[in-house]
Formats: sequence, structure tokens, C-alpha cells
Amino acid sequence: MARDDRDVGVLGSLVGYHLRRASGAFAVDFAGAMDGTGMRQVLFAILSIVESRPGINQGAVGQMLNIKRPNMVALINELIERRYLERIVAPEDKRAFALTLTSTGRAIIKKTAKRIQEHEARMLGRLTECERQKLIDLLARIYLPHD
Amino acid sequence: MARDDRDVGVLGSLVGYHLRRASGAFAVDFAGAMDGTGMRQVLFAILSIVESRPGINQGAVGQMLNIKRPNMVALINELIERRYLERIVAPEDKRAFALTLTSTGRAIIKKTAKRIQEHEARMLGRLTECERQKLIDLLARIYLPHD
DNA sequence: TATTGTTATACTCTATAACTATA
DNA sequence: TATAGTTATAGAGTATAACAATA
Repeated sequence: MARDDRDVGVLGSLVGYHLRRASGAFAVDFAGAMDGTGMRQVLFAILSIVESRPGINQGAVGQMLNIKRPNMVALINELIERRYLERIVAPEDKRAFALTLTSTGRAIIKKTAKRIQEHEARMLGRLTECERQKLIDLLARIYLPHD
Repeated sequence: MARDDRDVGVLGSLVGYHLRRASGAFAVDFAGAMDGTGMRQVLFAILSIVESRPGINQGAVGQMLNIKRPNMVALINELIERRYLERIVAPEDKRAFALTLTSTGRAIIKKTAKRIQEHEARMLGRLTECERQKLIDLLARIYLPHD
């Protein structure tokens, strides 16, 4: 039973509510961890995908992250302006841009990844490693299409 | 191991990323479930708390939901204009408003709560009841202050 | 015709500073 | 002086429609 001063009514039985709160808490702590770097959750996500899939185009990145194409434009421009990404016209499709990390981009990933690991450890301090794994498994089964 | 066409790099090992995606998926499906009602996650959350704690003031609601006081103003106004909430000057503190549900407010909760349960069942179709409980437990341990 | 990236636009959510009225 | 609510405002995030260049 919830402590009386935390009782939120029927809300407390809804997974969607707790997801929203936990996700918000992560976002706030993430922003704090990135203080002074200009890094944001969505920018790190894009960089991570390009690192893993060099030459990918921005539409494909957006699809993987569920970001609409018009909203990708400013995000990619921002990463280009910061010299984290390079874009060249894709040889096999002149409509698309092939994205790759610059050395500056690799450096910012390395720098921020360390802080992000600390941030994760801070947020998950009351979970065992087993629970952490189970949490990722449960979350992925919520939002990923089934196999 | 992630299917190759879903590989997002280091991102995939971060709880914060999966939380963000799962929370986003819930938000989208919630909005669809509320189609035509004008209900939103944050409005339902406020109504649920007022239902559970009649006479509460808006600052206290905001604290429970982690909503800044300036941002509460428009939300409460919206709920008042829709006749879901009433506010009276709190007898014991003339600065504050005591919030209570109207009969219309109780009706919209009843109507939407049914659809929200269906929405939750849809989103959690691949989790057992045990996993659903465990998920709430893990999420609450992430964002709630420890006892 | 369909797709990639783009522009323009609008709405929601979130955050801070400064005000008012009460305490 | 501190607190409850308010106003004004600005930055993110997110959504749709329409366009140019290319497929």
C-alpha cells in the first residue's frame, strides 16, 4: 500500500503513469549529467545509431528512433554544425545523405558515454543487475514489434 | 542479441533509452484511446489525484506529479472550463484553491478509465500479470524517493 | 508515382523570472 | 519574509501539409 502522502488514486495502478514518471526522472538526470556538453538524449541516440551503422541516411535513423522526417532535419543540421557528423550524397541514391561520424563525433561519444554510464548507475542504484536486465527486457517487449 | 535491422549500438544497453521508447509508445496509444474525449495523460493524472484527495490545492497536485506551479495554471483552468473540476478559495488559506471533482468530472473518469484499462491491456499483452506487477515495482523504485 | 529531404507551421510540454495577494 | 497562484516568455519535442529533386 502506498504511503498516504504519495497516494495518487487509480493512477498508481497504471503502468503508463509509472513509465512516464520514471522516463521523466531519467531525462532530468541525463540533462544534468550532460551539463556543459550540449548533449541531449535524442542527439546521443542519433550518434549511437550512426556509429553502429556508418553510411545510414537520416530517414532510416528517424525510423529506428520513431522521429518524423521533418523533425530529423534540424537535429541532423545541429550535429553537422557541431562537427559530430558528416553527410555526403549517397552514391547509390542521390536523394539521400549518407551519414558518418567525424573524429570529433567519436570523441564526444566516448566522453559522454562515461557520464551516461554513471547516470544510469545513479538512477538504477536500487536495482540489482538482474532486475536491470529484466527491466530492459520488459520495456523492449512493450514497444518493439513482435518477432 | 538484437536483430540486425534493429541494432541501435550502445543505446540498446541503456535503460533510459528503452524507458523513453516505451513511455512514448504508451503516450501515443493513450492519445488514440482517448480520441474524441479531449482527455490527455496529464489531465487524467490530475483528475485521479483530486478524486483521491478532494479539497487538495493545485500546488500540492503539481508537487505529486512533478509539474511546476506555473504550468499547473493552464491545466487546472482547462479542467475547470470543461466543468470537470470546481475550485473554491480554501477556507483555511485564502491564497489557495481547494479542488474537487464535479459530477461531470466523475463521469469522465468513469468513461475514460474503461478505455485506459483497455489501452493498458493492449500495451501489456505480451507481459504476464506477474511481470506487470514487477514492472511497476521496478519503475517506482527508480523515480520515487526511498523510504 | 513514390521516396528523400526540406520548409513552414502549430500545438504541447517544460522551465525561469517577476508579479499579486495572502500568510 | 515566505507561500499560492499568476503572467509572460522561451526552448524543446512533436505533428501535418506541401514542395523540390531524384528514383
